[in-house]
Amino acid sequence: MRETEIRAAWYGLESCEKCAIRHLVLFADLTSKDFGVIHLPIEDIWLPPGTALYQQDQSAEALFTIREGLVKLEQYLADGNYRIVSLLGQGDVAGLEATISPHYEHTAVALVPTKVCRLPREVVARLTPQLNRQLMSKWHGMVQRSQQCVRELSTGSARQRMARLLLQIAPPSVEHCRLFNREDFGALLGITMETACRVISDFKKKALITEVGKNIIRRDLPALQAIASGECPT
Amino acid sequence: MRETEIRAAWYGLESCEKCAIRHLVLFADLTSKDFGVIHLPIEDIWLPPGTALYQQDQSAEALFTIREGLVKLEQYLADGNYRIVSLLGQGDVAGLEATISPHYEHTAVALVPTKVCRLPREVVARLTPQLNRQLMSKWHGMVQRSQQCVRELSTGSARQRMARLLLQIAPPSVEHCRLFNREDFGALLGITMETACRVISDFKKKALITEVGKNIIRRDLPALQAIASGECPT
DNA sequence: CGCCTTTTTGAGCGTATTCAACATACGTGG
DNA sequence: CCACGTATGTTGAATACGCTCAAAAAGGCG
Repeated sequence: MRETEIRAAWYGLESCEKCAIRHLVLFADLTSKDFGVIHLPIEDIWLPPGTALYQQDQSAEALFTIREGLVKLEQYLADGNYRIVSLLGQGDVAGLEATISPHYEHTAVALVPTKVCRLPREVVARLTPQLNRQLMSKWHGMVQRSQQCVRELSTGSARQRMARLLLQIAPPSVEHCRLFNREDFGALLGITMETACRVISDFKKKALITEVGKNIIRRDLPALQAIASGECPT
Repeated sequence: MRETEIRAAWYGLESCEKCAIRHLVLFADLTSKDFGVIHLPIEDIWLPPGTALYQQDQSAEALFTIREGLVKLEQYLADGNYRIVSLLGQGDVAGLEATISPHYEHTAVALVPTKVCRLPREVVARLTPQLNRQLMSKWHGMVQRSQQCVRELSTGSARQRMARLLLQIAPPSVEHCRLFNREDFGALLGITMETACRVISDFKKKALITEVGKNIIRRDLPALQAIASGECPT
């Protein structure tokens, strides 16, 4: 449905050794001689918003390290609705279940322009157990992320949840950040699209966020934090 | 605050080899000669409801395999409130972060009478990497559990959430199951204690659950499923 | 028995939902 | 390039739902 084709930039055998976010990614612990063992290509891909990395229940052939951008993990509910159960960013790994399970457990979709690094499961298998510690800590990060979803994005009023989300979509140092579509905001916060919309437009009115371009905003971080923590009148 | 003392039954060196839920626990993959390597005692403990297994931020010295019962993982929010971010049951491992992180990331508390198996982190370290695969899949289970919290317990109306929770607290085969206190119901579902209370009492009135003892109920599974999935008038 | 905690119920209010209408953006073909 | 159609975003009004605050009822426990 939201299937934009992948306009992939293909760098072929990527040199992970000089990756800018090397300390964050799966290979952080590997020495350069370990890289000799990798014979399979690791693709480096740019994804426009809305592109699916993989679909739920599909055969899990690879992991994806997120080098830049934001990826949502969605799961379908019994009633046909869906819910975003996790939000992944730089350094996170999407499709980690590939190391354990034959099928993907979510549909992973880019929310903003996103750069990922595709890692065939065989590469991981070949590097185990050197990779084990790092892999373990990625699992750990995954758990923390989804618990953060519960704690921050599914707790409190719609305004509070939205404020927390806006603080999460980019690190504080990032001036301008990109919003994604209203439906995704709703699914992420457990509220309706309309409510998400109202809250965003209210935030704009109160100058908690300022639109500096098409779906690009600047955030008033202290003010958002005040709302997030509930120390605010309305 | 909710600090009941641990009335622990101490079995000393527990024979994991003949554990009834052996296939579910961390040692599932180990051969019997591996057990010779375990020199540290593994305690087998019964916990009354309300007992804390460990506290958030405390130094993480052990993992706990849950042999029976239910354990909540709670995290404190900025405003002093707290939220239950995961619900663990038979075969799950509480305090998995001990393998990665120096401190516990939640407070783990038994919701019902619970039997756990305490595993000092050194035991795990000594058995790595044989234990690695199993450990990995426990992480995997942990992720699934907290995503289930988002998907099922933080989505939909209070009635739907409660119905889903009641279906989760024990497998369908279990006739009688124990309720925990109303505050916990609230924190788990992201609703207030009062709402939790009203919903439960409404479920009783409509005979979706029947009280067969002090906080012990029998469930009408098909009816609860109907509510859980939203195919219900009121 | 009386005190304390937990649970239950009530009434009024505020927030989020629903359903609908309308606006805007986007892509396609005329 | 504009006109049209569809998808997405925005706003409104009425309603339903869950929250707050308060008070009463029902267990524990000394």
